[in-house]
Amino acid sequence: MSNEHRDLYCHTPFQEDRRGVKPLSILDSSTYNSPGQGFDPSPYMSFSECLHGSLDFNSLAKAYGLSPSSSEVFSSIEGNSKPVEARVLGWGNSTDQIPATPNSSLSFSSSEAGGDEDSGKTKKETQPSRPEDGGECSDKKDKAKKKAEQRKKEPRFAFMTKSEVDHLEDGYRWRKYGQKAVRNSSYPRNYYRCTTQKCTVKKRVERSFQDPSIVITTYEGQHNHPIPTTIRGSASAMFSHSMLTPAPLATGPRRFPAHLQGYNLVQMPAATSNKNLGAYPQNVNQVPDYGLLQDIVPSMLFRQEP
DNA sequence: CGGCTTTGACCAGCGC
DNA sequence: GCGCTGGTCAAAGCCG
Repeated sequence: MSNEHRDLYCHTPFQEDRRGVKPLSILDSSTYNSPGQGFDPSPYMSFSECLHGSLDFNSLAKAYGLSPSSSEVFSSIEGNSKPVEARVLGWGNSTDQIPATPNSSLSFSSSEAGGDEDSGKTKKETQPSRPEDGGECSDKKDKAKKKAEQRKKEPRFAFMTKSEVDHLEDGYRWRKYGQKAVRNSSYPRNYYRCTTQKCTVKKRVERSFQDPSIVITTYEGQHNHPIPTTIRGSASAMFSHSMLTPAPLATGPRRFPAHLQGYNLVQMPAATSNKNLGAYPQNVNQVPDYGLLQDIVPSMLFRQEP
């Protein structure tokens, strides 16, 4: 397959779908760059930009006529043999009070940032009361409480991705720290933590029990650091332009990706040397370019239409 | 040897 | 109070 990189842009030329959510069309950069396409880029933004800080969800929602509470962006993708859809799932019951956090990607905090998936389930960050803890127990409990409180405030957002690959490369380095069987699902949920020091971002990756081909990725927290510059493969290089951009401030128009050219210049490898990717079947024949996209945009749903 | 994954155990929140 | 479930820890093992 061609490893050409394609950036994706969102637009809203379609009618609302049956859920009342306006879909976004997402065209790849090759489409955009094709002469004579009559493609007006002005209302477009890149997927990457959406996800990595150039746009908060409020803006996204407003831009696409979503009600602030819809918490959902329903998208479709063109530019390949098969159209696909992307979906962004909001967390919490309302997004109309999303804090404008410049560095957040789709800053998508729920009302209490606790979300509804595990609302009220403020898990401990550490295990304060293990038998061997002895006298340090109370201290550790305090720490655990503090961390738990911090966790409550972490913004979270989830994406659904049509992918054969569970753990999608997104430019950051993740360390798996847990795996749990999920009720009502034969697929386990995997827990990852950003390996960068002092970065508390976590993500959960699980497969939809309804459609096992869909990977649900939930991000929690915000990276407080740029993308690692020495990560495996060249993913970071290609991400760097948009993802390192301390959005929405730095690089010009908010709605149109200033990093388009940069993206076009970068060739995306078929797969990074990432162990995780290597461990999974690279189903590039099925969704060749989406594999690329999924590397860029780890948490979009790419639902192939029948 | 460092970084990572695997995996069983532990803990807390929630519903009954 | 008890059981279930989700989230996390940490030891052991693997791998480059």
